[in-house]
Amino acid sequence: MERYTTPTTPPVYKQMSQEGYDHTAVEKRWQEAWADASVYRTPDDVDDPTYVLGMYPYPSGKLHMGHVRNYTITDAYARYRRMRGDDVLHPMGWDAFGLPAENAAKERDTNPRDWTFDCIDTMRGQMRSMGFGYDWDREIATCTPDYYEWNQWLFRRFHEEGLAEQRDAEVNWCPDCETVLADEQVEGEDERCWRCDHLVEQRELEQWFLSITEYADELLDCIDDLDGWPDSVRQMQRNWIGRQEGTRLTFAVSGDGVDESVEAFTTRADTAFGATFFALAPDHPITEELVAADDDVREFVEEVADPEGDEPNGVATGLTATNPVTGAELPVFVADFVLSDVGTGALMGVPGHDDRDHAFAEKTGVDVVPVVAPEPEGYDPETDAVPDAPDVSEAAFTDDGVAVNSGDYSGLRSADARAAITADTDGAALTTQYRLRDWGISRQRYWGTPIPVVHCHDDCGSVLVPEADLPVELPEFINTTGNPLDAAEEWKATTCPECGGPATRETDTMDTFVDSSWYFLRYVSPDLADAPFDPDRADDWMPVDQYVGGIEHAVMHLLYSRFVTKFLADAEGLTTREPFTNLLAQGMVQLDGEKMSKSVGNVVSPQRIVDEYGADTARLFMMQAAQPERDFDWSEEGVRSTYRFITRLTRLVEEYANAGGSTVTDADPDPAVAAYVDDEIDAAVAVATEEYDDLTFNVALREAQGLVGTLRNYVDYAAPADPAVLNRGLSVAVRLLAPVTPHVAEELYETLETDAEPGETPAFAVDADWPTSDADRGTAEMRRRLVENTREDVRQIVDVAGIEDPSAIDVVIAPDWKYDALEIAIASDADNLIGELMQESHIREEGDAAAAYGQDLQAEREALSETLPGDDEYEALRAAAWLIEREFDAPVSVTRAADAADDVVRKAEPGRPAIDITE
RNA sequence: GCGGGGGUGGCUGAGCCUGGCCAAAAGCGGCGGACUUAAGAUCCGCUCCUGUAGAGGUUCGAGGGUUCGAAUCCCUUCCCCCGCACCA
Repeated sequence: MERYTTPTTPPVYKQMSQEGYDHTAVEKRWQEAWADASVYRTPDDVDDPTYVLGMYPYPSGKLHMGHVRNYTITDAYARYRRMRGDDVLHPMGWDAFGLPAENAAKERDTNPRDWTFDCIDTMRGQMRSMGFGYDWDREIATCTPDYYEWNQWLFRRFHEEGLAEQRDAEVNWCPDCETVLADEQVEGEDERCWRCDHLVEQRELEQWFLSITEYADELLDCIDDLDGWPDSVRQMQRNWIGRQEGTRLTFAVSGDGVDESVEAFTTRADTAFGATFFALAPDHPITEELVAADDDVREFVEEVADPEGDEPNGVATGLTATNPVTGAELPVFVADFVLSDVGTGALMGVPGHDDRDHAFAEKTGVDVVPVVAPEPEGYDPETDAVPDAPDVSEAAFTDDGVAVNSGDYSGLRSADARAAITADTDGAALTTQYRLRDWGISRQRYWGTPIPVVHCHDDCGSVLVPEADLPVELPEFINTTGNPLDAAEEWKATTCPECGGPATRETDTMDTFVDSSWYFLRYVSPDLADAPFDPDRADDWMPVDQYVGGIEHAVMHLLYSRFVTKFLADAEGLTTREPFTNLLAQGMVQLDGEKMSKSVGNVVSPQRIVDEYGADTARLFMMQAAQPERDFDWSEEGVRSTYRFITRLTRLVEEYANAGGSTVTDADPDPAVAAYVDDEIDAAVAVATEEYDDLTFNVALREAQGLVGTLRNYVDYAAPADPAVLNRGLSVAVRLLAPVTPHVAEELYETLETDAEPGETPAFAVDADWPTSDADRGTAEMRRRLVENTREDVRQIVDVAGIEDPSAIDVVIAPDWKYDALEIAIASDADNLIGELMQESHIREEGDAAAAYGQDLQAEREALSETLPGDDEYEALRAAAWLIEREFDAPVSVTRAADAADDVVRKAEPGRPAIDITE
């Protein structure tokens, strides 16, 4: 067969060979062109743009594959929305504060600021080389005073609203480094400093807290409405907040000179009659009194208690606690499984109905009393007798059931017993407990936002720095073992804003999660000098429509951002209360099933891939490899194959463009084949568009790549190709790929468009219109299935019948009356289908054939499904006939029933044409 | 333990919400063919079993159930991954 010939090679592809196209030249060219034309700029006056955001990175200095995947997802989606005609806001910035910069500065004898900005410059360059289309005019770096001033402003606002306070807290403290360590920086069982290997201590320090717990209920309840978020993240946030409804009971603890009321929290007030002991945490205030007086308790607390261990350990104190529900006197233990930060640090022990209490009772010999029985089938508390108590000597019964051995409450269901006991008991009250703690934001580090507070040497205490004096800027970095801010004597010395007397600056800086809890608002108006964000524009532009980032931020960053957004809504009148409408937690890029990590040494450098194959290949490979939220394995073979695909595409376009002026050949294009290609183009658009909307790029790209394959086949085997159809097909394919392979798309789009409109300045593919089609996906898929099934049937016949070399293949569409009959059968619910069919005269006229087909339909009654109408089947198969011809090298005829022999027609059914092969 | 997500053909992995067109997409691997001096690349097929005209049989962790019909819905059970957890 004739091939589309290539008379000359255009300049850009001079180097193109089997190895591929010149990606370096193409990518550089378009990156410059985009920058020159500011195509990614989002003007301030656009109306409600689609806000697409990737979690901003810590500027480590090197882009890794995780970044590339994250930002390719947002970039592809942003580009897609842009082509659909949306205004798009797609900014980028830097989470630029943090300890690594401090450590790097010490190692390299520089300072965190210079080091960080170097890293930012490098990474910005790498992002540009990936072709990410950001509005760099909106770039932010949290380590600039312009930005962190507003962290300080935010702190002030929290303080003014009574939601920031300073209090003592236990922290990890490395005496050698003289700094606080985050939990993640404490290593090993014996808790050593990650930097100097010194043993870490717990220390009580004055720390600043933001009262996120004030928002616990709203943060929890609103999770239900975040239906654009993955369930996993929503569940993790629910767990983290950990709201529990229960009862607060007041126990009178006495003996040995102690006589106090102690509160205990329980979710199972219905088991109060089964309480046989009372337990205090090793660091409970009463325990601390006892430690001084009682050697056994002291020894237990200091030597035996092992809160990390699995065994419940405890020591009897000789005190008794009065059960407020029953009046019973319970022995009081100090036990290591009681945690001071859970509930109230004291609990009533119910061994009959709690596994851990049961284990403790076995160990200490306290009584085990059953007070809840499993609810009998059909139990009615009003009329039925109280069930027998279960045997709990071996194991606790922990489910809800029916109260037994519980005085007046016996017979009540657990839930009712809880309510009644809570209502009847003096000092008892329903309360809600949370696992969520207030957000400790103090860090004893240099490279962060200074907390805008001074400590007055006289009597003013801790005083906020007035708004007019913000920002409190960081002093020069001092290379020291402790907190450099502590060593900055000049900086520390200041005056009290209230009394004007001498004062010392707060040397704590803020957790960097403060920076990231509102950065998405700063992009709205990044240069605004007198407010963190422009309120009107923020109301218009927020929330973020599509947020993309790693699952590791499921709780911290995403919860803090929700908290701060809600706070700003209440305190500043921001109209949005949830910052991120849709959230995508992208999967990991792995190598041999393992997370890429430096320590394992299995890191693939994006830079190398870009150098070798180009950014487009890297992007396309990643996006087609898997759904964005799934992990996938990096595969060099896959990358190469993606590269070859792009090379083939460029070659196809180039061949078309070169032949474009002289497509006149002797023969006319076959309209049937052109129609097939046209249909495939429409189908590809219909499918890919839906999938881009869902961010399932892998499916969309499969469609785009499939279309390219179809076009190649068309050019290769059905020459001459119809230039109009081919042009449309190529243009569509290029645009369907453009969000993911922007550079090569520009190059090819230019080739195609310039060719079509000589002399006109080519528009950017970035700004091109997304292709449209009237095709309905369902219909298109039905058509594809028909074609594929028919080809498959031909193959089977040839194979099974052992036909060596078919000389002709006839495909015959079923007669119209069968389509009618099928339609009637699907719609009908009559018992006697045949009778119903025979009411149609044109079916009845078919006699035995109609009866036979009617019986077939009757037999498969429930399984019948719609097919394409007969005319459409005819057209679809005619258009696809070339595929069969090409495969079997035999002429294929597609005919209507009326034009075919009766004995062949008989086998034809809607959706399944008769096939007659002549050997 | 609690909560969430899974177990599909040689492998990876879609389908399951909305049961029938599902022996089950796609990719990889394997086999055959075309092209090539050859290799590579590319292209066309095949890849559970049986079958000389598009057929039949046995499959979607295991067991049961619902249904005319189940990879898909329900129940039980086993296993894997993730998050939380001596949480009162």
